[in-house]
Amino acid sequence: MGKKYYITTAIAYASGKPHIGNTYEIVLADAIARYKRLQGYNVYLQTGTDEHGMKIEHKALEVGKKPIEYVDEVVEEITRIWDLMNTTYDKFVRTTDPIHKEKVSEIFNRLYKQGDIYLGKYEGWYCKPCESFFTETQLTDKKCPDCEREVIRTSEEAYFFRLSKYVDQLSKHIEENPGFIEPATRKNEIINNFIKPGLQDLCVSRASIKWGIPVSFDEKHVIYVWIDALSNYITFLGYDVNGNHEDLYNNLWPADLQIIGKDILRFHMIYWPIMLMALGEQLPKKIYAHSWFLMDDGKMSKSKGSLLYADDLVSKYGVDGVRYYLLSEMPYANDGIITDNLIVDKINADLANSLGNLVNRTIAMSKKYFDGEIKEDTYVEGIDDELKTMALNTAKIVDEKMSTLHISEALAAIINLARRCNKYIDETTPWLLAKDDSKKGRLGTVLYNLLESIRFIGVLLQPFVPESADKILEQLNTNARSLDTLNNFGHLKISDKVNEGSPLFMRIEKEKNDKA
RNA sequence: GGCGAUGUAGCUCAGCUGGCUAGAGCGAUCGGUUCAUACCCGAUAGGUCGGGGGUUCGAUCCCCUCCGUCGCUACCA
Repeated sequence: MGKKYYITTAIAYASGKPHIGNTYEIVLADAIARYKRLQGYNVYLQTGTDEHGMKIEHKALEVGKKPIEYVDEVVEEITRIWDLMNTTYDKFVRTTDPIHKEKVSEIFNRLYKQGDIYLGKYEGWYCKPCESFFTETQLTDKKCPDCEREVIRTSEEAYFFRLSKYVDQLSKHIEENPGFIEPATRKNEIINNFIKPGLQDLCVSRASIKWGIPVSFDEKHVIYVWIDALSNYITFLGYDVNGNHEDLYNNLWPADLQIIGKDILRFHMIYWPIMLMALGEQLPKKIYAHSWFLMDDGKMSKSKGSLLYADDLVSKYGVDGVRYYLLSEMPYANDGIITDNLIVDKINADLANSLGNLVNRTIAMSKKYFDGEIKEDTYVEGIDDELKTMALNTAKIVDEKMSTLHISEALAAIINLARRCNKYIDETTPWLLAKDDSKKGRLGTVLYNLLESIRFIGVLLQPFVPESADKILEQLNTNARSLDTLNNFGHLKISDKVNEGSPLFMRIEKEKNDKA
């Protein structure tokens, strides 16, 4: 059994259908998880939903449902999309799970007992019709941001978490572990805006909300999102406040990689580590805050009617087309852009033309010239070295890029190899070799080199476009699919036969009238 | 306002701690090829590396300043 690798996504807020930006996160996590598995790690990928809180309480009310009925439906939709995207999560968690609720309650109680949580007063602006508290900064024109009516200054009892007690410890940890937060730019934001000015204690309960986990010793209060949602990463592993953890926890914690969106960095860089410190547990090894996909005219938004959804895109471009676009077009530290036009261009150029056509033409030649039989590779010429070296090198580049989370660059390297193969075909002109019987040997070698290079591509592509990678490896009729087989060139067995070819990616016609 | 980014060929982006004639893919133009999904290969396109100033033998990459865009600025998740 390989070494463990525990990777998480943030849990999605179950207030509605996730758009493509939300979906990106699970796809990203899945690609990394699949790559790690391919490397031999024993991977555990956890994702799920955050299901409590005011917004959901209100949404449910609006449609005349109980909160739990409402989130059940949303969760069904979310898991449907996660599955549609072909993501291989090991565990889908829901914060409404009884086990989780019990653990969260225990965590809250422990923090209270040890004095890290205390009863205080929460001051804010209250909107009576909405039954909601707002902070100064949340108000719009000093009115309720939801209904725009007058708000009144008021205070209520609430429990607070002593962040201040741990801020130095947190600071030190961040300082001493430069890889703790990536990309580095996000780290600066948090340090300058929060840690340096000094942390206020965090309000961790609400008396105005009912839809949540009750504070067991004070039933007027409900545990607020921070402790509830963030603790999912450990509660579902069988974390126990008294130290009697389940094996899963002992084996998996601390997490190797926690993937989040850049919008929730604060919670994961301040509240979450401090919670763990207060509990005396280790911090995750790395937190990666990914960027967002924007439309070409700015942020995706419901009001602009510009939301893209995974299922719509998949029906137009296929699962692997969408996965490929998401993974190859998101820069490491900046926002990416997504539009129908760009997706079509990218899929046509890289997947259909460079890659798909390469596989197709190579299999076709193998069929045509040798009835699909893989011939020996002994008729070597100088030109072959360059291709082989590049294939071997590509595996190394991908490895390096994946280890630094530069996913798009890993994919670019793979497609580059496909381009090199196409060039190799032009350089070696197999169709001319085929006309000369004395050159059959050379022709066999050329095709061997091509098929084997394509195997490299197929193996490397598995984490990103799993279905298509399988098709490639299936057409090659090979079981040599692990990363280990990329340490040397020549794993395809001579005199095996390749399978029938079929196009991997169809070219996509552009819609003439793009919907806005 | 404070803080953090960003502005590189028509488009989407690479360019680590400063150094050969600034790169890739797509698109465009021209040429080649036919094994293949009207594909593939090659060549070309001459971008003041946002503007200005400075440091340096030398700056896209350092400093200053101006302009543009964006993010964060705590209890919405």
